Amino acid sequence: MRRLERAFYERDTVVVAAELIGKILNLKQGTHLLSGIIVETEAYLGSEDPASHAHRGVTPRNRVMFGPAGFSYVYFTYGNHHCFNVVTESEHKPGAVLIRALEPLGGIDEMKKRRHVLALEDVASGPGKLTQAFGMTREHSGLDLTTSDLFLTEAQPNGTLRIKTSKRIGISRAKELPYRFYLLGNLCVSKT
DNA sequence: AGTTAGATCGGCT
DNA sequence: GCCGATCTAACTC
Repeated sequence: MRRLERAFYERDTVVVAAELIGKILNLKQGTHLLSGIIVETEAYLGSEDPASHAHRGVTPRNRVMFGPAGFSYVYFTYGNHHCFNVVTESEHKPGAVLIRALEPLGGIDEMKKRRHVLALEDVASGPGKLTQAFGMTREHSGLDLTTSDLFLTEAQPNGTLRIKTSKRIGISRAKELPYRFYLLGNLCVSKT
């Protein structure tokens, strides 16, 4: 399985969000490898997108969104949860794809333990759930996905993917934009 | 099955 | 001071 290279991320955010469906997210932790198939994403753009953290310019929190593509952006929200994003576009042009859900692949027992759940569809079927399953925090923000222990790889040849588009979930602004992508019928897609 | 509230804190208006 | 790219448990029907 080959790592996605920087050129993959250096493109239009909505295109990257759609193409990330079916790719594999990996985190190496010592001898363990946690991994999962990306089954749900959302695109967040720059100043033109009121729902994006980058909407009002650079801040200490969102600065990685304004940097080069192919880096991680992890932030803390609601006093409880972390969300994991992949930075897109070029330097000074902000953009990120929120990874909203995974179908667990490797290290499943480890992830179930962290999440205190038994069913596979409860492990990573939401943005806060998958960061908990992977043990991701702000420490994992700003990592280079092309060189670090946190990385994405090509999908396994699984045949044609049925990808569906919808409005983004859980936001109050720019609700109507069709920037959410998910695998049709997959059990690990987050519930609305 | 669907709705609501509470948790909990960092970021920015 | 307010609100958020969320999750879970509890409550109602």
